[in-house]
Amino acid sequence: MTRCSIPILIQRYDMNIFNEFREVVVKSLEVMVAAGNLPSGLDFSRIAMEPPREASHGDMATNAAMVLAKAAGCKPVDLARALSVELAKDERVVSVDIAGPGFINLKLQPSVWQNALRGILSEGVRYGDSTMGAGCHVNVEYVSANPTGPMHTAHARGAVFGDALARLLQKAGFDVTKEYYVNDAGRQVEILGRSTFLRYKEALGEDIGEIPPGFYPGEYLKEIGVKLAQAHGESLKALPEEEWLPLVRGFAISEMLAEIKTDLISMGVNHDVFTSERALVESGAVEKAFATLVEMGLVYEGVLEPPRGKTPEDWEPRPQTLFRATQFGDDVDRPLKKSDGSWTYFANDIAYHFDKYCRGFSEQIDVLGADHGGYVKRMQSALTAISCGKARLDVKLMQMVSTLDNGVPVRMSKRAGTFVTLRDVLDRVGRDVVRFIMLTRRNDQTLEFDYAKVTEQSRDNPVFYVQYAYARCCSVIRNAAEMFPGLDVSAAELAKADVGRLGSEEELALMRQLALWPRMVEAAAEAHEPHRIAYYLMEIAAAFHALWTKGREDANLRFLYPDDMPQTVAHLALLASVQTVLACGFDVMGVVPVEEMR
RNA sequence: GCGCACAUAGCUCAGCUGGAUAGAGCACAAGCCUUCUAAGCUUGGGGUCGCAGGUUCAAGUCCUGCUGUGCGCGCCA
Repeated sequence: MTRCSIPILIQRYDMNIFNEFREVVVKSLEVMVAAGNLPSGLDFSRIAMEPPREASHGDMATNAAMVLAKAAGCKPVDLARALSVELAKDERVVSVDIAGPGFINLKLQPSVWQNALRGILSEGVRYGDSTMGAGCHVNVEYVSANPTGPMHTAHARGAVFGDALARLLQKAGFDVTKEYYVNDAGRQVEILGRSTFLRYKEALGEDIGEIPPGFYPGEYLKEIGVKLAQAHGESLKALPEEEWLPLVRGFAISEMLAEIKTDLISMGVNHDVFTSERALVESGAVEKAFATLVEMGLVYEGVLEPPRGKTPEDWEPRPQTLFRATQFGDDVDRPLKKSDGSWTYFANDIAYHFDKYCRGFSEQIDVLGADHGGYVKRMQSALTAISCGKARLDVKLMQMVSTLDNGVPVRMSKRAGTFVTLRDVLDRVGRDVVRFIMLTRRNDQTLEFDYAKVTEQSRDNPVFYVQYAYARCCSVIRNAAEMFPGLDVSAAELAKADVGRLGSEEELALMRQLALWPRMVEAAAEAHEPHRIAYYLMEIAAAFHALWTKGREDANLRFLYPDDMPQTVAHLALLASVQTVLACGFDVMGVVPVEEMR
């Protein structure tokens, strides 16, 4: 290893204030152990430091006494008492209370929260960056829409989710690769090829009549047919199918993929890697994965039982090449080969996930449609098997999106096109609205996307509501610069403000919420749940709007003080912190904040 | 029939990997603009967390069994 390959460790101040005080608890416990007041060898991992449910309980609460009591051989309350004596020694702690079954509640100096503002302002958009991921490689595979048609809203949801999850994991310190798996092998792209060939003949003036069943009827293929005709003239018509099909198929795939990429980019989604299923298969990856499983003794020739209760008409028992998925938690063993000897999709997918593992990804995430639910266990089984238990796969299933306009379901009138295309939605409401709204629901809940609601300028519309909070911050800072000509309103300068002036309960409450951001990032990243970011932003926006309105009745809660510049600057520090945290959240969501509402 | 997911206020949904008296918006009721953007805010009523057990100091959260809904169920991807 060369000297320069050793990473330079930059000691960063941990901005997660809750982790910081959790450390105080751990240190205090270690002191107690050293003094012989606690047995050694206790497991501190379950100790949590969290915001209390109610503000009246104080600033922070820990469950340490309850978690350790049993192993320490004493009552939670007794342990809490002893621990609270130690905790009270920290100069930032104002008071320690023991409540309920053994909670320890801390009241902290206001300066803890006030100083947090300085941290926010100096970190800027990097506020909340965590080292939790420790540079661990994670592969997030998402979208992976078949290149057989344009993207629709369900794809868009997966795209936004996957992209936001990737950004979230990056923020949490993981080394993330964003990947798209192109299903360019198999029957569906053959149908695409044949369907495109029809359109090609149509473009050459042939009357193709109704599109027969078994072909894709979508009008989007007409354009590709025309391009094909321009490129090849009549020449393809003379060829036998085995010659024109690979050509037309390849052409159609690359055209469709280009269109999909265009849509993704206009939504701000960009993958690092596109992996072609066909290329993977041709590289021999499937044979390699298969051989590995064979070597492990996990492949056999066998006959599956028919599904109970629902036996297909044409069911007949037949020997197949099966993977022992049941050894890894799946319900039945799964076929790797079709009867004609070619690989099943599952076999290809094992090869693909094995390939990702070989590329260094022991942490893998697949973002799939909910209709793939039955597929999860077998893929997890396969990856566990082939990686000898070293790789983990988390599958995030995306529920449907229903598109509405003022409560009325929107359907494309064009035949067979029952889905609303992503392009339509983007043109109508814009990428930031799409991105935000797609994250306002957990991935496993269905989502209603209502054109009218998502563009409405009201409290009901979370995009508007949060954007408005950001714009309001910008507006006040602009006004401040006008009110005090020459005043430096940069974050760096505001970080020097006399934040000790911000002492009202309302302002402190807002500061506490802002200080939660690093904790939110870690929790959301850990759970692979980017929607939490959206909810957090809505809460920040609500708290900010509330404080703003209070300033109408109470002049001491305003942000601008025409006769008092230091007071103004202090409040601008709070305001700019709100702005910064909102910007951080928008950044994770991939949404561009607006500086002015029109 | 089997598997997976979901079930929280009238409606739409959160609930920070087991914490304290379960939250928010909408709707409903009553209020607030000579204000840095009222495109907003305040207060109030509203709950057997689908049902029944279990695990422990503690369960909306974990386990088991039911009920309902959605998705899937040998050579489609």
